[in-house]
Amino acid sequence: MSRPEAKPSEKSGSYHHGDLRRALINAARVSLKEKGIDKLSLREVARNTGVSHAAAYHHFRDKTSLVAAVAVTTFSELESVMQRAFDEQAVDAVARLRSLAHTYVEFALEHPDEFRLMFSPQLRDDTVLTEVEKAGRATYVVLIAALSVVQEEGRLATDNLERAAITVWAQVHGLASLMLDGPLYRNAQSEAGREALIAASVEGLLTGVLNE
Amino acid sequence: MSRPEAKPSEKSGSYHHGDLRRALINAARVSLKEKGIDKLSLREVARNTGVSHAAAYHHFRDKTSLVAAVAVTTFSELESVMQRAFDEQAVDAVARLRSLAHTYVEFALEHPDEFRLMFSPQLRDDTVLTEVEKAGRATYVVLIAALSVVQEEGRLATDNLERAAITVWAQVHGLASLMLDGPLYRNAQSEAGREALIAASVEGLLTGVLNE
DNA sequence: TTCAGGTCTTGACATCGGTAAGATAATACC
DNA sequence: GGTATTATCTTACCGATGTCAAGACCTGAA
Repeated sequence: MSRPEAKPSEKSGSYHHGDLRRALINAARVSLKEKGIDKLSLREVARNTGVSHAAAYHHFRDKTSLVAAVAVTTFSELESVMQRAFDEQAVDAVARLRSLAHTYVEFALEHPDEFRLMFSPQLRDDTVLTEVEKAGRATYVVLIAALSVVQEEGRLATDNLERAAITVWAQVHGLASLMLDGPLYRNAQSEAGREALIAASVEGLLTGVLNE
Repeated sequence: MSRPEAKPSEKSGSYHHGDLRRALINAARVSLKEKGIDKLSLREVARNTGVSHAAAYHHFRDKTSLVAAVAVTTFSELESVMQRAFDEQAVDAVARLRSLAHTYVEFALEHPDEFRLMFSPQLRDDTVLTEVEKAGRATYVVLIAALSVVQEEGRLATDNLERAAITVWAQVHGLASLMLDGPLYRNAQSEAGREALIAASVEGLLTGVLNE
């Protein structure tokens, strides 16, 4: 529309930044990796972007809004990583599902603070809920797609696709959370420990807890 | 030893509080319920306890240490709630397990911010990790006990008890997280929605995702 | 060329976590 | 019983944060 979209990002010398919004989001992600979510500060993000702290408020209503923007971009990254895992693993539907589960947990372990941020309670705020939900739903779609292929091959234990999806998501999300911030923390410090936990969790998920 | 254990709590008039440590923990839990974890402030907790903010530092190294103390008491509460669920439900081992799973998720939904606090990343700090881990392990023990009864009845799908425990915990924890702070948030706003989600998740967990 | 808009800055405010120095009360010791 | 030691609590600070208000600056449209 009326937005000329500005030269992307590299306009740092001038008064007007060019694409400050995107620059702030990127700086926030860097800061997130370096300092963790607890110490993520709007002011520092602005400083690292070479801009005054108040400048950010022309692009984001408040800190939560910046956090939400970061969450949205990270969700879409997770989505594409999962989509790729789905596409690459073509042995059979179950192998694909397994690969998806591994990918989700590994993404969380590789980007712990971004993962925490995506599920930060502050994002349940009305002003940002909608956009974050939309981003989350896109990720969900990949999972549903994978499961429906499993279903087509007649390997799903239930005809309730949604039930299966909830079970899978809860499993991988729970495992990631427990490994990052819960009682599985210590076990997840070694590569071997991580792999063992993921394998156990995923096999248990696919097989179920009870026999018959 | 030399500690006469002070008259419990109701000594608010005097200069020395009596049992300020416990009082601060309780005030923190109240504040948690009212304002949420994001706005939990050591200073406000101290104010609500009728004491200066610096007084807290004679009982807790820092805010993280207070948070850890709250986490420990909440873990032990969760443990006793689960133990009770295990004891009360005596139909059979599977019913007990089911009841335990429901109890965990319901506890999280009833005490959202305490639940979040129990799994707050700041508790992975070296100075408090050990005590929090110990509290978490006690909860784990209840789960293991329930599962080993299931195993004795020959109904466990695997002979790997720990694998089953990880699967169960990841499932209930993941579901709770997704309902509180994730894409299942909206679905969890109604009582009917909550029950449907829990039922789906638990049944999926017990049955498994794949057939055969 | 002017001016209206968005963009950025400086400066202020309340609040936070944390520390230091000192006042006060409770206990241990003689 | 009286004194000294120790634990507890207070007041006063520090640097940092999120947010807002006022104004300076730049850019594009009239």
